[in-house]
Amino acid sequence: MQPLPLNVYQDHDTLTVAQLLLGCELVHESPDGPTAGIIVETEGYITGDPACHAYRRATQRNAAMFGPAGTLYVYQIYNHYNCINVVTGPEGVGEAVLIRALEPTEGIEQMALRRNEAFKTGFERYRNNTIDADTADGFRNLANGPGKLVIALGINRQTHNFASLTDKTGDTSSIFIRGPVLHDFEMVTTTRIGIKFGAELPYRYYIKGNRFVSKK
DNA sequence: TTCATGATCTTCT
DNA sequence: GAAGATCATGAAT
Repeated sequence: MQPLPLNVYQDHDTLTVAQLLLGCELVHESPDGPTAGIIVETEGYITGDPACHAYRRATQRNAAMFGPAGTLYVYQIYNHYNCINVVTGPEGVGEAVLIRALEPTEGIEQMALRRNEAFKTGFERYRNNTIDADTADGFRNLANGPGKLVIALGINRQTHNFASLTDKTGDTSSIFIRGPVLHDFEMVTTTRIGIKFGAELPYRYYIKGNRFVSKK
């Protein structure tokens, strides 16, 4: 299946893109092999939204949000986790869709390796932690949160901030979205998670009943 | 230069 | 359901 074309990202408003991405598959073709998962949960961040990183002004951190639609904004949060956003809206406008959870579909072993490696090199206190992808709990735990899915797919800010989702020329580590691979699901619209301002805005979307959604 | 603050994950109760 | 880990970033001084 081919990557979603550019017009999907640039011909719709941000909140529409957030809904369109549900059921599509996020793919990372890394040197370690491909890993992929179905997007089951997203949040929109738009102009005039006090929770949006671009609410105040363009800075070094949020610069990617002001880039063209169909590129990635990767930022670091809470010390050492990363989250990924799909940039939307015209160039110069800081809007994006946060990918919050994936249902793993490809490269399950590799995802478990990366998550376990993150434990080893991360906090000292997690050094003895392991995720067994063969158990139901372990499998569910691979990418059911924005920080987790970034680790599972091997995404990092240095190589993927500003990266294009539609232009795959010459990449050794390319990311794109294809699909949709899931159809006929019910979507739930609700409020966003983990924010203080704009918490009442219903910009969060997820696939009803999907067990990989980070939080109901 | 200092200071407050997280779009989180994990463990423990 | 609560709290700790732990530091880059942005805004104030």
